[in-house]
Amino acid sequence: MVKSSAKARALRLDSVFHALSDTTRRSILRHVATGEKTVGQIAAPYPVSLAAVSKHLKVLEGAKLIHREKKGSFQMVRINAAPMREAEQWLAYYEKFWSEGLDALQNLLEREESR
Amino acid sequence: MVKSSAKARALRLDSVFHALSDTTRRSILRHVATGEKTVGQIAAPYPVSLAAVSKHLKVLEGAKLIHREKKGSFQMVRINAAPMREAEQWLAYYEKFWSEGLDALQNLLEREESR
DNA sequence: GAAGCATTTAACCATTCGGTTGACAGTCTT
DNA sequence: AAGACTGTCAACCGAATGGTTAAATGCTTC
Repeated sequence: MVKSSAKARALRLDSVFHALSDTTRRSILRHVATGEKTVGQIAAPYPVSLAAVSKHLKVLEGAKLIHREKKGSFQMVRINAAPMREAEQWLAYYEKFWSEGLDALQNLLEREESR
Repeated sequence: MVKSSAKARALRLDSVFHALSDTTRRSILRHVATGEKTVGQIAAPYPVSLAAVSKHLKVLEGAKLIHREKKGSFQMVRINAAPMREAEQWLAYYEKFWSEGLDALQNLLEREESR
């Protein structure tokens, strides 16, 4: 269990959610999730320049969602889903707001408020 | 079950993840989750102007994460967690990448690749 | 209707974003 | 060493972001 300040955690969540807020980047992650890929392989399906994809990869790397390893003149890109766990846990907190009926939720809130 | 195009879904995820990519906005959601709040009540804890908070609320509203209701000269702001569900489901896909050991994952990928 | 709140809108500013093109740097092949 | 290939970097562009202050809108109350 790694300790980390609330501020650092917030910054990590900022960068993870931001990395995921772009359709192309989410698509890249899906693709990379099926196995190691080179930058060229990753870029191929998209109608943007290689440089643009390179920037997307930098954003994903900044959020630690991917990891790169040099293999000769290529670069193997692997997914690193670990940071998503924190994001998912953040979201899970709100699960009660959609998994319970609205009436149950209302009661829950009223109970909390009256404390 | 509501049908919706992949494009519309992608746009919704864009806006939800973007809305969540800001520490202040996530903090606002936590606060609003404890019960209905007015804009003034929401803004009070933050060291930014009311106008800035008003903009954050607009972003959250754009992602449909909050709902407003006019109550006289006030506005009651309520959370609407439903869109988070979709985001959480997107993330859940990657759960296997952190809940299984790396070796198991390697095998999984190799099996998928060889198909 | 004037004064007083609650909140939004407008105008502005600096920074970031997502994209481009073109130059550059490694690496492999010949 | 010359080419070919993979990928990044730098410079630039227009649009969006997150903040400000000041003016405007809309209710409520006097």
